Amino acid sequence: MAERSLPRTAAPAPHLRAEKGERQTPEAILRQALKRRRLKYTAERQAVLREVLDTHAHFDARQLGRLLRKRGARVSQATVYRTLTVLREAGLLREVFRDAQGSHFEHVYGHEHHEHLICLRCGKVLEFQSARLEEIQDEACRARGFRPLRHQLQVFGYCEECDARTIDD
Amino acid sequence: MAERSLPRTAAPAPHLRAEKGERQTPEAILRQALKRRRLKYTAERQAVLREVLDTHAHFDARQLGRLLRKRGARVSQATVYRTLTVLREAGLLREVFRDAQGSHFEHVYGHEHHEHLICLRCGKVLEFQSARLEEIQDEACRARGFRPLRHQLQVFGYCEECDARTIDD
DNA sequence: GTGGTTGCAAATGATTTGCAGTCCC
DNA sequence: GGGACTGCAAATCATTTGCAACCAC
Repeated sequence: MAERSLPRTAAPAPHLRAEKGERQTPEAILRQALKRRRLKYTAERQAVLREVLDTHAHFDARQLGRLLRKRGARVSQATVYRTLTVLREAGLLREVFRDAQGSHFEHVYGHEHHEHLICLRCGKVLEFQSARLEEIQDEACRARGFRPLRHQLQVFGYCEECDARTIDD
Repeated sequence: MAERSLPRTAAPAPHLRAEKGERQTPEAILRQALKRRRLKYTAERQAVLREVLDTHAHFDARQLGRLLRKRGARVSQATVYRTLTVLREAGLLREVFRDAQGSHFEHVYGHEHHEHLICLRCGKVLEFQSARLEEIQDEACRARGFRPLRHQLQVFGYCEECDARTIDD
C-alpha cells in the first residue's frame, strides 16, 4: 500500500496552509489530527512525536526506535512505524528520500521547505531553498495541466570534505 | 551495494569515458563497460539490455523480468536484478525513484536529463527539463563546496485527467 | 464499555546471495 | 581450462499485519 490521504473534514494539505498551523504547538497539531480521525492521543504517540521533534537531523525508523528505547520509552518498533505514518499524515513529518536501507525522514514543524544535497560517501545531508526553483517547477506544471502537491529535489554527490578525500579515476 | 557515479549532470562525467562514448551503440557501450571490468557479454545481458532499450516508459525489475520471459527469453529474476546493476553502472540506466514497491527505472541512452512529474492517482509520469533549474542547483552546490554528480527532482501531484476527476476537500 | 492501541511474532515483498552446474574468453 | 555467469532456493531487511491483551475516552 502507499499514499494514504487523511479522511479530512475540511482540512487542506497541512503543509499548504502554514498560517494557522504554525501558531499551534506540534502536540496540538497531532492531537487535532488524531481527533479528526477518531484516533487516540496515547503515551506512545506522544513519545514518538517528542523524539521526532528533538531530532534535528535526518533519521530512519530503526534509528528513531533505538533512540526512543535507549531513553527508556517503552515503544515497540511496530508502533514506531505506525506512528510515523500518522505523523506524516498530520503534516509533521516528511519522507526525505528512500534508498537501499529504507525511508529517511525529517520533521517539518518550524522548517521551511528545502531541497537536499546528499553526500554519497559520508551520508551527510545539506539543505538549500530557492524561490526561483519553485517558480520553474510551477511553470512546468502549469504548462502540462499538472497540479503539484509536493516535491523534492535531491542532488547526489560529494560534500566538501569527502570530495577532498576522493581520488577520481 | 555501492552507489556508483552516473554520467549525467552539468559537466560530462570526468572519469567515465565521455568523449567517444556518445557516438557508440548502447551494445558497444555495455560491451566496453564489461570488458573494462573483466566481465562477460552474455546472451542474458544482451537480452536485458535490449528489453530495457525497447521499453520507452518507466519500469521496475519485476515488470522487466516478466516482459522478458513473456517474449521467450530464458532469464531468471535474479539475473535481471544483477544485470540492472551492471547497466546502471554502465550509465545506460537510471533509477527514477523508489516507493513502497521498489525501484523504478528508465533507460538513459539517447535521452536528455529531465525531471519528473508523478501522478499520485494514476501513476503516470510526465517529464520536463530546464537549464535554469540546473543553474540554480549548481549555484547552491558551489556555495557549499558540494560536488554534484547527479540529481533528481520529483513533483508529486495530479495529472490533468486525474485532477479533473478528483473532488477536492 | 468498546473501539482504537500496543507488543510480539509471523508474514510480506523486493532485492540479494550461496551454491553447483554452465558457459564465455 | 578457469574464472565469470546463471538459475534456484534460501536468506536478508525494512516494513506491515494478525492477534490477544490493554487502555483512552
